[in-house]
Amino acid sequence: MTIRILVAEDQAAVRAALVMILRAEPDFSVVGEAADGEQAVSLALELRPDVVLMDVQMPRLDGVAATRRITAAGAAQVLVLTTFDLDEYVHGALRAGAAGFLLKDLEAETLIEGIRTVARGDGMLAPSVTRRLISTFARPERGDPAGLATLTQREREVFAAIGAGLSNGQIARRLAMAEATTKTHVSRILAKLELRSRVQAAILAQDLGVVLPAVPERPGA
Amino acid sequence: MTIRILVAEDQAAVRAALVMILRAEPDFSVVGEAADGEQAVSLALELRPDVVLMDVQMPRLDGVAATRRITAAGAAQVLVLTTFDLDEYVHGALRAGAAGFLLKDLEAETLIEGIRTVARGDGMLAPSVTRRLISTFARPERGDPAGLATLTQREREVFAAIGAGLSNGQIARRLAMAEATTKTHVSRILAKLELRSRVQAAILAQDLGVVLPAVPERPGA
DNA sequence: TTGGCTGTACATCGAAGGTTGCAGCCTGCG
DNA sequence: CGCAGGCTGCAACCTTCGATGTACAGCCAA
Repeated sequence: MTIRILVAEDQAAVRAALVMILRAEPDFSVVGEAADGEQAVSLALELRPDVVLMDVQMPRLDGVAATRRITAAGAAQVLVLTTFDLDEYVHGALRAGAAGFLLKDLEAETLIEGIRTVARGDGMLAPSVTRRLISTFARPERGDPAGLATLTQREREVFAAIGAGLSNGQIARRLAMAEATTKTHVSRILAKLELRSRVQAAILAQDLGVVLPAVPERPGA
Repeated sequence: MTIRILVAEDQAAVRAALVMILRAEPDFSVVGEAADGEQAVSLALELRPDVVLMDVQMPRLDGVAATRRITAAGAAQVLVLTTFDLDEYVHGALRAGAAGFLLKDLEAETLIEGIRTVARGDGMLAPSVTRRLISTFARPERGDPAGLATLTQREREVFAAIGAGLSNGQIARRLAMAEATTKTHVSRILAKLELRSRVQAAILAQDLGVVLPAVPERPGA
């Protein structure tokens, strides 16, 4: 079961080096080489390789855009390769559907492992990228950013309802209270959290993941 | 420069196997072993190892909670190890501050590489976990969920301002128009996106990542 | 018991938000 | 040209929101 690879890299010397590394593996087959993004896309669609090794910086069409087109077509797994460990590149590439993101300072062994990994359908990231991705992921820590802890249970319920986009009237019906009471709670919530409108409260609730489960109102009730 | 390691794993046989693998590396030093979460935390705080190898399922205090305490104290890098590749474990561990997450079906070599990686301060994830994490990260793809495309340029600006939590008055000043005009735009936006209040618009803008850059108002202007 | 404190509840009123109608302004087209 | 259609702009009017004052029940300590 050989792994068919397309190498997209504009610098001929680097491209040659990559191809050489890959050709050394008996079960790898470099089926094509592209010197720019446009070429990478058309070759990927034509050859349907298992993996596209994609440089970020390339003429005509950059690697991120090329990645987007290739993954949108489901043509191949894309392993992005770059010299610079910039968040912008990483985020762009991953959002574009890349299966992996490696830096060019890697060992040949790591590259080979990466190819195998993405060919399997798994993900492969450079360690430094992994750490930052974890941090990004971990950020939405469901907790009480100082203020939330000061809310009473009832206030928290109202807060969640605001986060769901409900009006005071809807909240009142949902939580079985008068609209006037809802307003009191909203007012207290805004004061405690130092916000100036329910819109800001809703945004905060979104950030915190505090949202009332969507239960459509019963028109008859 | 030896790497000091604490192994936290309740099953004695597994723990012994892990320790054996680690001791085979000349620059690794297993400085302690814990059979439950409580012990892991106290040993980590006492010994200050470079890396804690942490099992998820453990008596008294589970691995995720133990990880949270250890990382909160900044006592060590934690590399979480588990048999089951469950999202719940992964998310929990990463939110708890783990630097890595590996599955027990790994090769000894991978474990060793993982230890070195997290000891450096980088991140290490099992390939299948990496792929899912990338997907999670990529989800907030900036696109136009049907409705956004129907907004005019000006309306999009107002929409972004709503997403930032601004009032009509603030939006009017920021975008240089009369408040009455802002209201018109808001009204059109709500109609086009089939929303019933600016709160819902703000929530949608959050989801879409459409938010006006935060530029505090100039009081003098 | 009395008093203080907190959480919940309601009514009133000024402020902000949202709807509607309309007027310039472009661009494209008969 | 004359006109239609879309974008942007404004004002008048009604609705919803939010601040404020007040009330009352539960709880704990003096």
